[in-house]
Order: sequence, then C-alpha cells, then structure tokens
Amino acid sequence: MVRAGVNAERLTQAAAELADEVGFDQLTVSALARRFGVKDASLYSHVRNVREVRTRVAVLALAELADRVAAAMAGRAGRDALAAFADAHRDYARRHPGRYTAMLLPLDPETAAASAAQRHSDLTRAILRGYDLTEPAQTDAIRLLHSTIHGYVTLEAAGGFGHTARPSEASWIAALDALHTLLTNWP
Amino acid sequence: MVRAGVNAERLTQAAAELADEVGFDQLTVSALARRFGVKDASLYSHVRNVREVRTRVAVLALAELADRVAAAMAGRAGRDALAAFADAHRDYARRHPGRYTAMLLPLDPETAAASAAQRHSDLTRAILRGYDLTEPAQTDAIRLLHSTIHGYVTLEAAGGFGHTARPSEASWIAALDALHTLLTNWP
DNA sequence: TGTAATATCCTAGGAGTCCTAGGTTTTGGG
DNA sequence: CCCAAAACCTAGGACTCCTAGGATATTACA
Repeated sequence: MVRAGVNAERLTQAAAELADEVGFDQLTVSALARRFGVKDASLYSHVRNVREVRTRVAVLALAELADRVAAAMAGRAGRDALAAFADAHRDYARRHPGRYTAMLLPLDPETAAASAAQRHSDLTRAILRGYDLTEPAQTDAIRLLHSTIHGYVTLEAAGGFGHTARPSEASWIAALDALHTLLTNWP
Repeated sequence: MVRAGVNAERLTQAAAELADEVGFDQLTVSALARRFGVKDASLYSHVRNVREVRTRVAVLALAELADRVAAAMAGRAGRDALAAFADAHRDYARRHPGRYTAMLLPLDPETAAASAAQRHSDLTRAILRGYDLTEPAQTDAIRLLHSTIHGYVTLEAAGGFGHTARPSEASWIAALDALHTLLTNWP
C-alpha cells in the first residue's frame, strides 16, 4: 500500500481548494481525508483539529492576497494604485471565495503576528501616499477603504446586486471613482 | 406531561436568540430542541429542516431591521437620515450578530418577495432624496452605501479594527462624514 | 359529554462529522 | 539488515441532521 504523502503544506493547500469549492464553513476533516484517500483519523497526525485547518487556510489566504496586491500595485500611484488594490481584492474573492471568507477568522495574536497581515496593512497605507492625509484621518480612511471594498465584494458574492438591472461592474467603477474623489477631498 | 408549546413563531424567535448567542452557523436543531425541552425529532413537525430555520431567522431579521431603520429615519433628512440609517444598521448588528449575519443568506425569489427586503430597499432610496442624484448614479450610490456600512460593521465585529489605538467610534463618525460629502458631490 | 381527528411529541435508528486511544505498517538512517 | 519515527489504520464515543412510525395530548364536533 502506497502512502498518500500528507504533510502540512499539501494539507493546507488541499483545504484551501476544498474551501473554495464547498465554502469555508463546509470545510470538513472528513472531506479533506477523502480527498487524500485516507481515513479521518490519519489527518490528526498533521493537524490538531479543524480549527487549525481553518486557521492555516486563513494564513495562506492572507499571504496570497498580500502577494497579489503587491504585484498589482507595483509601480502605480494615486487612483491607479487604489484601483489595483481594490481590483486585486475583488479578483481574489471571486477566484477564491473560500479563502476569502477564511480571512475573516479572528487569529490569536501570535498567529496574526506571524502572518502577512502586517504586510497587507503596509500595502494599504501605501495607497494613501498618493493623497494628502495625516493621522488620524489616515486610519479613518484606511478603515473606510477596507470597509467599502470588503462590503462590496461580500454583498456581490451573496448576490445582493443581482436584483437590479445595473451591471455590478459599472457600480464597481463608480465606487472606485467615488473613493478616489473622497480621498482627494477628505472632509 | 405538559406540552412544550412549540409553534412556528416561538421557534423562529428562539432560533434568532440562539443565533445571537452562539453564532448563526452554530444554529443547530439539537440546541433549539434542548431550549424547548423537547427531542430533536419533534421540531420537524414545525419545520422542514435546518435550512428552513435559518431562512426564517433571515426573514425575521430583515423585518426587524427594516422596522428599526424606519423608526430611526422618521422625520429626518440629509445627513441626519444617512446617519440614522447607518447607525440603525450598526446597532442592530451589535445587538443581534446572529440575526445580522443571517440576512446574508441568499433567499429564493418568492421568499425574498414576501420579505421586508423591498421595504428596506425603499428606505435606502429615501436617503438619496436629500441629495441630487439620478439613475444610474442612484443605484451606484446605494450599492456603495450598503457596501461601506455592511463592510464596516462586519470588519468591526470580526475585530478588524482592534489593532490600532484609534477608537472605532471616531472612525465611524468620519466614515459617515465621508459618505455625506460623497453623496453631496457625487463624481 | 364522548369520541374522532389532528397536532404534538416520542423512540429508534441511519448517516455524517469531530476527535481520541491505541495498534500496525512503512520508511529512512545507522 | 534493523529499528525508531512517521504515517496510517481500526474502533468507538459524542454530537448533529433527519426519517419512519408509534404514542399521547388537545381540539372539534356530534
């Protein structure tokens, strides 16, 4: 009998794919084991419990998103940087819905510190360099930015914008324009 | 042996309370039955399955929120109406986290049509009366509004704003100001 | 008031999930 | 080649969702 060759990395990767397919909260140890052709109990040599699997997916997603955002923003500033940042988020959320919702999982401090959260936060602050904001307006603006992008992406995914004829794409562009003018003329 | 007196209304109410306590996706038939001092199987005379319980909670939440928003907005216009609308949402999400997340549940068309979704939508449009917007900017603005409010509330609940010293309350006020100026000078 | 119909609740049980305990097999280093 | 660690297994307990079919309480109506 040949071994399945499960290890932490492959397990996390498979968990992320599974989450994208069936939804983050349908992410189950049994399904994961099935995917490896292995019994449930076998996975507990590699992972403490389901919670750890979820945490791993969240950390992976955070790192992946930070990478994509960094790549998208490279060499851009002002409105371009803003759009790159926002589009990267929306794109990631669409391609990887399970991973995206995973990122909402609250992480314990040390896990969060070891994650790409800081890197992601730095990237967000980089957007503001193109605008003229000082603290505490910076923090307020970042929170607003995150809220709008996250809210839009979430509601769009939940089908909240499907009732009206107006294409979501158009509203997205408008939202980016709005955010840009907002950051330009912060009250 | 005295009957527990379960019926659709009491069941929905109890489910909503339970969801607020343990989280919407921890809402379970067994826990619900326990709360009524009844066996799991007994609940299936009143409800088809867990999905229906969840749907009921979502519909209830939609109606409750619409009520609160309507009450908060009564007699207000412009920035006041906007703030009332947003605060009502944030307040409801804080008081009833389970119910709030329930509202993200996609409803089938006939359930949605019978729900308070339309009423809620009308209330949202009412905000824009204080500003000078025509279609399709109206739809775009509404989507932005919803996104920002929902995003803020969600991220706040997930503890996303706890890492910085800046009190969330201050950023919330700033966000409302920002939305107001944005609606006033829509690009 | 007595009885029939209905609504409510029950027991029993299958299937799926999470997880533990403890045993067996595979693999790689000495 | 042997043996220790790693990978995997079986067995099983606790919990969940749900179905089938039976018992009991409540209501309706004759």
